[in-house]
Amino acid sequence: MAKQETKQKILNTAELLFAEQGFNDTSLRQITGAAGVNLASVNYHFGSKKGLIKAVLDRYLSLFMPNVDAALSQLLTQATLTLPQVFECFVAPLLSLSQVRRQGSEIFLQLLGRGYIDNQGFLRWFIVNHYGEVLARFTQAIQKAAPHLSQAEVFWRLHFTLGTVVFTIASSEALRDIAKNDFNEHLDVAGLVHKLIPYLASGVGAASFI
Amino acid sequence: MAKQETKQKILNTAELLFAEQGFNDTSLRQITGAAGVNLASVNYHFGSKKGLIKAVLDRYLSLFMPNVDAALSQLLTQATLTLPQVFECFVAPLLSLSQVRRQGSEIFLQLLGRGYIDNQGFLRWFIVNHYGEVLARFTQAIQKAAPHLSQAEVFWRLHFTLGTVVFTIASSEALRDIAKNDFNEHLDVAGLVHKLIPYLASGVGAASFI
DNA sequence: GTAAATTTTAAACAGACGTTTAATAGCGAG
DNA sequence: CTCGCTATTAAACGTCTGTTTAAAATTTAC
Repeated sequence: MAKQETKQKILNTAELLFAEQGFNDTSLRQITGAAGVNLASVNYHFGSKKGLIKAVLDRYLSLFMPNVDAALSQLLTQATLTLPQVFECFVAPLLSLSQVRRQGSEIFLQLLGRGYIDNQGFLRWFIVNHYGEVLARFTQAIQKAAPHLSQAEVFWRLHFTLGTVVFTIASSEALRDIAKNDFNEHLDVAGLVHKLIPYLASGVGAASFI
Repeated sequence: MAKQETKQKILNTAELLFAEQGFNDTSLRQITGAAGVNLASVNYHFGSKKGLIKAVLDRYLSLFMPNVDAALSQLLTQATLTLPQVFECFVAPLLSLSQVRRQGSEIFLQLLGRGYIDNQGFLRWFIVNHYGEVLARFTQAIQKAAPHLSQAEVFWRLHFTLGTVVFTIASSEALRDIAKNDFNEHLDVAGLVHKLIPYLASGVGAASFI
């Protein structure tokens, strides 16, 4: 068998450029040029640009989702649980992506944001179809932690939450720069995520009426 | 002077396509074709594609921002105010955009989302430089409504909030479809915005520590 | 009514894009 | 060593992009 070295070089370079510039604004020539491989090797290994995008996303999702699922499952065995506890289930799996690669957490969340907005909901379809049971467990945990919310209310607020997280991290570089200049506050992704949690938990758990 | 009819046709068509597909994925040929004008007229009237994008955004911002500013200024004359009241300052100016054009509110928010993510923070720069005093008044109102928050905390939560709103509306069509199918819940933009407010207000006003 | 300024037009420009082709190179198995 | 499979390569494909040009049409001003 071959070493698949070229394939890995493409994936490693592509995920960086995709996260920075978006899928549509990153050309195959840019990727292969930076990776030092031939242009045609992308189509050879991944079939098409869309296939490459799918492969880049799935490499992270297949690491991230099982860990989240395990954390949620364990939490659900408890008699009582709180919303911050539910959100914390995502933190360790997210931060562990940094061990796979430098800045892995940022890259993954930026890719999520790009995919969520760019390709006419292709990413949402992909996640729902491949990791639907994780989403279901998440909803289950939320309803157990905040039983006063209707099913529809939970749905809306989860998508509000997803939007907040994705959007924040997607533009986190600029935000963290401003914070450093204006407030002399040095924040890494872990710090940012933990700033998010009280905000998200409070929003999700809010009373329904003003 | 000329009637500038072509210029308006371009703007009206471009804003629809930009909102639907993003700035980079909408070509000038697509715009001019749908508008029934000549391709070169875009460069004649707006100088470049970037000039057109700026003009499309500014047409909405110049309507929206002064109304928000007036509402915030009036609210600030009150002795005490609440966070939901602060957020409500954005609702009427937003919904009034529907009177300018059908679905004006949706279009505007989708354009905001596109501009926020697409062009390397160009939109953020544009807003800060042209409507900085409105942002300042917004921050002022938040701090008056929630004095327990530090300046840095307010900064972060405002950007969380912006992310939530922009992201939600940018994908609101898909979300509203799901809600209609799964919960038989028919929601327009006004309904969606009012679903957002308790979430946002609770998030922004949350205690800082878990 | 004529001259000048403004607007619209068709055509072409150079460059970038994803993909395909066909030839070459590298390699493990028999 | 040699066959056969896998991987890599250079080159070209057709298509689309934003922009520019220069001529024609239109409107405005005197």
